[in-house]
Amino acid sequence: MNVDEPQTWPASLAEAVDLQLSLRRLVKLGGRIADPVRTVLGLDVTYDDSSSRIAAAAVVLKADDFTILEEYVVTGTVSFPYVPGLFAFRELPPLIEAMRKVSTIPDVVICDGHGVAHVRRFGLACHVGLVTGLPTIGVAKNNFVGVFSDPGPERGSRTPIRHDGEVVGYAVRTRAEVKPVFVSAGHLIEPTTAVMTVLDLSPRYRIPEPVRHADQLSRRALRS
DNA sequence: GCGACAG
DNA sequence: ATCTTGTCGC
Repeated sequence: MNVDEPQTWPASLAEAVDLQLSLRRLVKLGGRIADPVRTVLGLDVTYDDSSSRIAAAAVVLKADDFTILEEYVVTGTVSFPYVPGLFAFRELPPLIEAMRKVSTIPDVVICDGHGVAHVRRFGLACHVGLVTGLPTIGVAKNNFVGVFSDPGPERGSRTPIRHDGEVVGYAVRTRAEVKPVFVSAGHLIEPTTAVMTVLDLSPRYRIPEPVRHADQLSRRALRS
């Protein structure tokens, strides 16, 4: 895959915030993604804070049967502190390296974290969308900004996440009776399409298959 | 001011 | 994120 090198890399937290405020103007919500979706790229990162080690995984799946087409993992060293709202700067360097190994141009990219459901409307999934030019979706295990009511217990149930008077994402029940995931658009996709896509990619477990595989791969890589 | 805070 | 296997229950 072609992945743009982030032109400017922040040297301070304040610069990182400024960069987000600048880049967020380039985010496009909406548009049509491939229908049907044929290939999906899942991304995840695992850390070991004690050793400052980090592993980023990129896994390409066939969307109809979840067959693994490609999988790569890159290990490195943490280069940015964990600051809520800025963790794209922590995860992006190894993720870009991993994505560059991918041959397939996926129809959509699923990121482990938020998209526009973010303090500055520019979460990891938005940033990944800009550097790849591909449709991206953020899927987080915990809510970050805004408020929501608990969706119904059945799989497929969803409720809006409201922040500053707008809907920034959805709490989505991907598995009956299990805590919802928090879905928001990253780039080049419509919020409701993002929700549908995540449900399609989560037939059995809470976490969508692409991210689940990337999580396992990065975890294995760091434990060896 | 206080608490909360994606991974 | 991480410390952590098997086990109980729908």
